[in-house]
Amino acid sequence: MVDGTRRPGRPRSEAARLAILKATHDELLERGYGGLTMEGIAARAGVGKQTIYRWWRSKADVALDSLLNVASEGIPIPDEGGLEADLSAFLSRTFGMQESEGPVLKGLLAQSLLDPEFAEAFRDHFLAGRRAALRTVLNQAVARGEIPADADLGLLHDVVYGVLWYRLLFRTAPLDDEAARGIASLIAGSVRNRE
Amino acid sequence: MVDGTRRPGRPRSEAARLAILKATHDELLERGYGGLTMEGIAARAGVGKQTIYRWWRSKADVALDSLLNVASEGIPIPDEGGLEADLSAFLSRTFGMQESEGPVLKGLLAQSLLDPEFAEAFRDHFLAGRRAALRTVLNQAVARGEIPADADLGLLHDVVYGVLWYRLLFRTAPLDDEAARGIASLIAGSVRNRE
Amino acid sequence: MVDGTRRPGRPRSEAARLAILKATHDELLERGYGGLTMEGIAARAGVGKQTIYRWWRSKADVALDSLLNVASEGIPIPDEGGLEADLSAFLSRTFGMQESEGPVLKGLLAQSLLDPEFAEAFRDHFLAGRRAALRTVLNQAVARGEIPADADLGLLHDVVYGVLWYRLLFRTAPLDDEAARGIASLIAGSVRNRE
Amino acid sequence: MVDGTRRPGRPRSEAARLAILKATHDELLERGYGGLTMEGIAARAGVGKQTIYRWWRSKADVALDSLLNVASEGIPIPDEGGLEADLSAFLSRTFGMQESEGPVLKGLLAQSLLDPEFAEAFRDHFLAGRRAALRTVLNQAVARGEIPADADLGLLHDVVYGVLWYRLLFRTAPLDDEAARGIASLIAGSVRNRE
DNA sequence: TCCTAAACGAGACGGTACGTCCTGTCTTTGT
DNA sequence: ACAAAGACAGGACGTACCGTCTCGTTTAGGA
Repeated sequence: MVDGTRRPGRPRSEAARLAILKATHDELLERGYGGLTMEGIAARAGVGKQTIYRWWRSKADVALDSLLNVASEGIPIPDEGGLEADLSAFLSRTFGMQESEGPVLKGLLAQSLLDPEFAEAFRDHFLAGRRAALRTVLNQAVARGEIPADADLGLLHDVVYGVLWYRLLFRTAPLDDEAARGIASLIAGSVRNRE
Repeated sequence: MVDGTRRPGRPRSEAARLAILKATHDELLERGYGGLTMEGIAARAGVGKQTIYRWWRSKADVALDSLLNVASEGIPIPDEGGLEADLSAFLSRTFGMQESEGPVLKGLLAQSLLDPEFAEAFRDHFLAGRRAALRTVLNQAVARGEIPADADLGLLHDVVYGVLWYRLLFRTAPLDDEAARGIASLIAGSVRNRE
Repeated sequence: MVDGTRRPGRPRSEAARLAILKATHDELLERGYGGLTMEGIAARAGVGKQTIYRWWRSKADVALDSLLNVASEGIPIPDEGGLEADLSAFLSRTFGMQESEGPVLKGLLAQSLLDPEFAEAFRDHFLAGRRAALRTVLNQAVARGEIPADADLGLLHDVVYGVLWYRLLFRTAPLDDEAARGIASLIAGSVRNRE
Repeated sequence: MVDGTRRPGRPRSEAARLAILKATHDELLERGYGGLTMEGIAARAGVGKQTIYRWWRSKADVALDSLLNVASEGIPIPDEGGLEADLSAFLSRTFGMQESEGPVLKGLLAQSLLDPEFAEAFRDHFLAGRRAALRTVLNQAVARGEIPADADLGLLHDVVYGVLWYRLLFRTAPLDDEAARGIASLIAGSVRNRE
């Protein structure tokens, strides 16, 4: 056995862990992030508050964990043969997911804005995965020569996700398939012939 | 007589209003948005809590008002003769302002995410002004023929402000003059190569 | 005109005074003394709070005044020819009045216990009248020779009103005609059989 | 095992309970009942307000409890061989105690008058004990044949305590040894030869 | 088979801030 | 000048949660 450091005492209860994540998820749906409380989670999960604090540092950590537990199916990478089509497909799918997770995402972002420690966790555990997926799509286009090698890929990332978050936060326009095509077209146009 | 609708009773105290906005501003600088409390504001302003609740619905409303009171100098509109130069100058200045107001903006956004009623106020009183300024810049470009009349101006807005907010929130890249030039160039490139 | 000291300015509004006393009375009946507030009186009387403070020093003063305004019909003195019969009749009537005014009396007493200034007013304007009436009854008995001239009349007063208030406050026994007869008998017996 | 009904969870803190009662007592002495506040008690006891509300329903309940905690030494029953002497000794001692507790008693009575629920508690926990003591004294006299078996003992109770409270509340005469002798004499006289 | 030790549920603890209520004072306009 | 209206500073209220603590109970090794 690789890990001989098994500690004595009663082991962590997997049932409690799942009950907490489930309760958190349900509370989020019912009351929204603003109405999420440790006491509410504990009561709904039939768990002592201490048990939550033992394994998570804060309300936001529990919420993030409960989100990752649901949304961890992985982000599919399209390969339609061209940057614009790839982007359009990628965004279309991403928008669909964001739709359902939107309210919780907004709550987590809110916490992230008020709590730098959580912000780090949010960036590392959630955003990083999204950015990696988009990076794959863009790298395909670089490999095909559609994007110049010296282009500022970071900016392209920020434009794509910037629009996504901006519209998610402020609802200036819907996040639908037409939006996906529009953004894809804009990005593709901007890299087509530079200088 | 212009206004005959003067109500009876003691009129609202302008001194109290200003003291509250000032105290809120100072508290925001000292403790950040997360550390802002009604009791703190009232104590620092030398005011009863009731007086705050009489005129503002929530902590966030006071904070927003205190921000608008400071940042209402107006957003200058550049006219450098070309879209890319205009955008670059506009963003450069906007970034500078955002720099100082960033922390408060993040707090207000956080509140906005948790409280739909406040979200509306935030959008209408703060964002609207920013969008109007950018609209002027883009309209100049449309008038010059740099942007096709049928372009999706809404998307351009969202791209510009999307990148701004995304970087403000997640700090994936700095908001400096180089960033301003990069975004300007991307936008200009994207409208140049449509067919 | 007898009084030339008429002060300048708008004279005191009798209508306001009556409206305040009436409103106070009604509030007392509806909410009890504990639920009486200056704001409530002012609102119901259609009067500014200041107008109340201008003429009465406190909530309790208004309440006392409103009570005196109602209960000032005067206390009738019986003369049945003998101490026991006189006392019995006197107490019987007094109990009847106390019955209806009981709740308000209890409120005023409560205030009296918490506020020494009001206690004085309560004693001088309310209790004094009651004691004077009883004094007359007892003096009749002294004149008739039923009570020795050297008896402690103060103690007799305190016994009679002591039982009355004690039962009013703590409801250990009803204040009815039988009680009136019992007290009268006890007092008469006690002065009959000295040494 | 006598008591298996131990509830789960952290047990009530005896230290907190005592600190609260002590703080309440001290606040009562310093500020009087009118100046008693939950916040003051909590602060002085170094306790959260919730902890007070968890175990007492109101300010008055705490005050009553704090009083009982102090005055629970028990009321001594005299046996001097005769009713008048017994009563005189009993009242003399009772007056002495009432002297020191007077202000607090008045406050509790005031609360009792405004709040029927508290009135019940006050009657059951405080007055009942006093009445039981007096009952013992009177029963001794009944046993000795000094009081006729068919006498209205309830009335005698109310006369004794009625005078006590009346003088406590309205200060018409002092509560001293002479008063004790006077009341004892009056009671004894009233039961001496009835027919 | 016990013993040790940690995790568990429950819920009380000291605190902080909340938003409401009422007080007594003040500052207006209207009569 | 007084009345009404109502804003003002102040302060206590009772509630909601926070994160910590202290119980008795449960569940696993290791002795």
